[in-house]
Amino acid sequence: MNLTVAEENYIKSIYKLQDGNDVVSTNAIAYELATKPASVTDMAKKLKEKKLIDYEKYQGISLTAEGRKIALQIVRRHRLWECFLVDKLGFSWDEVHEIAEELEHVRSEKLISRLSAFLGDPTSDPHGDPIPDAQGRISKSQPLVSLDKATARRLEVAGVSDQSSALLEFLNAKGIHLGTHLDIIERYEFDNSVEVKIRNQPAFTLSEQVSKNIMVKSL
Amino acid sequence: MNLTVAEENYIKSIYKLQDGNDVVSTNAIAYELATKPASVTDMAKKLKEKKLIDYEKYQGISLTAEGRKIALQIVRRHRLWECFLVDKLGFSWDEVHEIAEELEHVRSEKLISRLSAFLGDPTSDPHGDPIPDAQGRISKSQPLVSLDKATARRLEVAGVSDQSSALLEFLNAKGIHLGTHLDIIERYEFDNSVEVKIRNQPAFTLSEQVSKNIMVKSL
DNA sequence: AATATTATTTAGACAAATCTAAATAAAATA
DNA sequence: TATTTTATTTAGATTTGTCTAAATAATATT
Ligand SMILES: [Mn+2]
Ligand SMILES: [Mn+2]
Ligand SMILES: [Mn+2]
Ligand SMILES: [Mn+2]
Repeated sequence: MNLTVAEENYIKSIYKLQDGNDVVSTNAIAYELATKPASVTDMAKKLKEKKLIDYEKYQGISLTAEGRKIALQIVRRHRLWECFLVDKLGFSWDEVHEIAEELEHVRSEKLISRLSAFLGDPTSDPHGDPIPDAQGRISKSQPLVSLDKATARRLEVAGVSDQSSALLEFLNAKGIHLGTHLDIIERYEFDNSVEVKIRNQPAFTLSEQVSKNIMVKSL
Repeated sequence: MNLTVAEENYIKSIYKLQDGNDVVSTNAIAYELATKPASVTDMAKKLKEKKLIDYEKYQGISLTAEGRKIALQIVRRHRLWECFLVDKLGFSWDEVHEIAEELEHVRSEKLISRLSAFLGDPTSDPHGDPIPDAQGRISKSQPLVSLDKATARRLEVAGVSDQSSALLEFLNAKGIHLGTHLDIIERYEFDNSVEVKIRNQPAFTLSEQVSKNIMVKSL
């Protein structure tokens, strides 16, 4: 199966958007890829031809088993490169997405298996997202909750659900990284903000906007 | 200057073929890129439009100063990735060219400067070719001679002029790498073959074909 | 110099990926 | 249910990179 960069980007987007959902809409894909719905329809016909998606007009799009397999390979490559950029080249987590967006399209089994080994076969990327193994298996970690819904008092930051530079830079400024331990001081019902504290530092408040996008696990 | 992958590949080929020569022919570029002369003519018009090459029909092609600057950046990226693949991921020198051929097109100043630093700012790649610095400067090393023309007895392998997997695998099999010390035992005028010896190993003979492509410096 | 050969360019076509504008289908609302 | 709104598809173009076949220019050979 020899895919173009454009086809790989579509497959990855469909995988991302499908998640729990049954099918993905033309519009959703167009928005995700910053392109036009008409272009998505064009590509849908090609990917259907290649048996990577199920698609009937007006009925939405979903990956076939083969399509999903390929999506997992692309996601694996993307996340491994993100690890490389952060762990080996010293990039911060808000800088790596765009670069990995290009590196992910270099297809070489050997390159990726060696890169993975070089990095110590990591199972999650700098944003806390799991890295599929060479067979496309994702290690089941305990399901994460967003900070605004967490019930426990003592929490550990385990991921972010929005990976925009804006959010990541904000978290950098507040000293919040993967693995940071947070204590919930107070929740304010009025605006759903939450006051938190990092060990040895003064407490501060996070808006609902922010706390929705911080994924945590209880300690 | 925002170039496509195809444009970058053309620029790099022209740079490689121009070397000492004044201009490069349409046919030479077509052969180098495994494409057709008609395609080269098409691309020549585009690159001339972008002021990256000088081109008048039937008069051959040469890089402008701007084109050369870009070529050196691409070469830098290519060779740094080759170093990464060999030094960090344990690839052998005959496996890295194709992969670097793709990695070289990921354009990020920061990525390349950090990669270079991570590798210890190397000045030559796994094939003995010099790596331009961020400003496109190539460190002047002593000019190398091919093994078939060397006059000294005691030599050190410093490069290969043909980078086909076939040659590199052959050299691997004979135990010849960058930095290998060779003693010339005998030259046979009949077929221009040369008998050489690596320290502590039995002597063996190399054909003219091979010795032409091994670049050496005297010790 | 005339002819043959080789190199290069042009003309015209095609596939991939995209777009805009218009048409049509599906869903929401009155 | 009829109408309006939204989502999706189609029709027709455009750009990029490529190709084949034919035309032309440059070079080499008799
Ligand atoms: Mn991508
Ligand atoms: Mn990530
Ligand atoms: Mn390349
Ligand atoms: Mn090289």
